[in-house]
Amino acid sequence: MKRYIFVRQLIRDRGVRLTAQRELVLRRALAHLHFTAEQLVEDVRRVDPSVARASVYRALALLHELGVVEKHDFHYGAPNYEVTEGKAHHDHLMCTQCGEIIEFQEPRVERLQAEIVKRYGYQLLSHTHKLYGLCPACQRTQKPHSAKPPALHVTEMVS
Amino acid sequence: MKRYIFVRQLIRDRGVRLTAQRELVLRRALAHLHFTAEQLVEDVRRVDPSVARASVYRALALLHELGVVEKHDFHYGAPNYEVTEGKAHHDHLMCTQCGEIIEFQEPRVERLQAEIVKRYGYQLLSHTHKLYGLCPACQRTQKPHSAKPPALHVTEMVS
DNA sequence: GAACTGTTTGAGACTGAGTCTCAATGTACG
DNA sequence: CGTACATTGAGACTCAGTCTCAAACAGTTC
Repeated sequence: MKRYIFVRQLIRDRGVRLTAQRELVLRRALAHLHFTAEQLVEDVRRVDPSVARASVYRALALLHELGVVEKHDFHYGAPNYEVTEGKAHHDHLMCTQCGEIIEFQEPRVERLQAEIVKRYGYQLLSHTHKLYGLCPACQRTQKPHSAKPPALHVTEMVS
Repeated sequence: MKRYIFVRQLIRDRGVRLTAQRELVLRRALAHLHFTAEQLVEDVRRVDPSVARASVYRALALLHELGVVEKHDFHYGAPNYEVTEGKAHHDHLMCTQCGEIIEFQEPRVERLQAEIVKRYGYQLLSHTHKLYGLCPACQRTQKPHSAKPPALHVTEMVS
């Protein structure tokens, strides 16, 4: 895949070694696109149990620095990592009951962000924008207070 | 203070007991407005060392349920709690270098959020919207890669 | 290909933030 | 007062992530 080759190059350009462990972590991350750090650890170790937890975390941090993955904290269970390299920028809408996540794009919000930041003289580096609510299905089957972390499952961007 | 009396009433209306511990946690939280959970633990225990860590966390969770405090994770150090009861809704702009936080309001973003949510048939419950960047001062004294969590200090909403 | 040098690794101890357990204590109310 | 339930303190525990450090690895120079 193109993306794999591209990221390998990014790693080399970074001036760090492209080791077998880093490659494996990269391959497993790209295979999932959405995962928690511990899921990735498990997945990598399923392929090669000799890879240490710390190495997966280190490689993940590297991918994060390179802008290949982003970290999302939805406040429901462990933070979620997402491979964003090569994807258009998007934000998230999450159902607090069933955990469904919808990725959406909204250029008008981005424009307002630029304006806000300018108002305070800031230079914008990044942002997070998350909407929480009830999906149509959960609105119908609504329980007054379920409150327990739902399993996350992501619906890829529709627009 | 009005706010204190109001929240006490909220707690009672909740059907739970208004114990000395809960009152103390409430008073210390209202005294700070912005704090991490561990700061609050320390502060409460400075007043009364017999209060357990767990009790502070339990009271904080209660205040959160009541909508009195909100939890913010800025990805720089520990999550930050904010007393939002009685305050107009606002979002945050943070300097990733010095940790300054500016609270801003932007009704036009809220309108767009309503629109987005409608598009997917969701019922909006809450949102987080955080902008990260460099404040004017840090743009001038910019280091290529400081990367270490700055101390947080909040500038109250200007608008 | 040996020696040197800096990088990366695995293993596991450690940390920080928060949660859980459970016996003891407190409190509302019949 | 007595019962029943809510709340608490103390500390063990969990979970996600970080740190340490000796060993292994990879370039580079000879």
